[in-house]
Amino acid sequence: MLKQKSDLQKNKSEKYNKILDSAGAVFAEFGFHKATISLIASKAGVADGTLYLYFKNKEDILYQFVNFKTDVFFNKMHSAVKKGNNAEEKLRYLIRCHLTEFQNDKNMAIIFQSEVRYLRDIESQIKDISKMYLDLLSDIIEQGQIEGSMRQDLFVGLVKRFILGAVEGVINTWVSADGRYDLVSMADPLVELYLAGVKGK
Amino acid sequence: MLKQKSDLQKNKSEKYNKILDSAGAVFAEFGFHKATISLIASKAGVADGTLYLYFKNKEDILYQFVNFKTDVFFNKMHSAVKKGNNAEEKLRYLIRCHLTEFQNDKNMAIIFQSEVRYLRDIESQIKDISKMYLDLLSDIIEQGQIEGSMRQDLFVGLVKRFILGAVEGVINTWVSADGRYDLVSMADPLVELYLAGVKGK
DNA sequence: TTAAATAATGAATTGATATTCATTTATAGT
DNA sequence: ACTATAAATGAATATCAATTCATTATTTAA
Repeated sequence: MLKQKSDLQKNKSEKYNKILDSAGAVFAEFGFHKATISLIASKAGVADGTLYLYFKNKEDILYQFVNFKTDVFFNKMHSAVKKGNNAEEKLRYLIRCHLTEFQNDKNMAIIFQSEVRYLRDIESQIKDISKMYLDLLSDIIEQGQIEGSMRQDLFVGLVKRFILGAVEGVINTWVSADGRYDLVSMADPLVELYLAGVKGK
Repeated sequence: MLKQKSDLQKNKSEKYNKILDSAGAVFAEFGFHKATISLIASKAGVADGTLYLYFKNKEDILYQFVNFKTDVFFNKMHSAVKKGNNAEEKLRYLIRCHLTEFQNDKNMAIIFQSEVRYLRDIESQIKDISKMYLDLLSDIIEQGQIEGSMRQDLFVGLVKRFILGAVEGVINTWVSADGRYDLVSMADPLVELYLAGVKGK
């Protein structure tokens, strides 16, 4: 009786991961609503009913998927930021890491981009990607202001949304183009734009 | 026989507009899938079946809604851009107009932001908001480069996504905050960021 | 080797709601 | 006023897929 619980709660079962994985692929391809349990199950090589041994329901699958990915993603982001010695470097590592992770996991990229509405509705307890990201950015900008490498007159609340919005815009375009070009190579030019703007002279 | 067709195709019927309107409200509040025909109908003060006299099906309602809004939106955007005498002014008018229109029509803002996935799936013939917007931006940036008010070394393809992404980011935040603050006042600071960036000194 | 215990199956059930259509109501023309 | 035409109704139907659960297979431990 203990055994069963621990197996499931550890979320380590091979089957659990296989299901999450095919769910990621199916959600990314069809979107949450047009994704069917049957398709997810068959891609994972199990019976429909089996999903209900590992997940409460269809929404729970999406929830667990996002939760898991978010965790991994944020650990990487935090490590990346730590590598920078000043605000500018931190920003650079952050953006590079973001683009690298999304490029390496297109399903995640699509789901994070497209199912936001649902994520919000499903469970407000879900780790809020934007919130955490924006907090990271706030810290970087504030540090930049202290260092003097970033303007004092910046409204941090706006700047951080500006930065996140722009990366997401670039990612959206990449997803729309079916990931056919190198996303990571956009990182440095993007940071350059944040820093110097588009103005001539 | 002619009469009927022309009435429907003109899309001018008062009922047609009433339905579109309540559909906008319901889609915005619940999202496409959780929105029900019955609710849309009752908000419009008509019977369920009546919707099918004006629209092919539920998806068609969303499609028509977006199509209509996009048309109006783009006419306004084009006019706004025309008011500027140089690239910088044009950019400023564009962003102001964008934020103003979205602030004045929150349902549209929510639907454009949240149902993108669906719009894509429904009908690829749908007027592509992003495409048109990005084209407008390309023109402005290229003009700015000719004028010398914008850097020559900019990669236009990136810059335009950067700009659109950032506005959308700001709008998303505003929508998440339930439209409780003044969105339009973000326009000038935002343009200032595009132009000058965040770098200090 | 055998009997619990656990895991997996997938056909049948359920629930939800989009769509239809026979009927009713309103409108316009004579 | 009367008829024909168009518009609107909403209960009944159709559809679709999530979820359940009685049954079967697999694993464990004595």
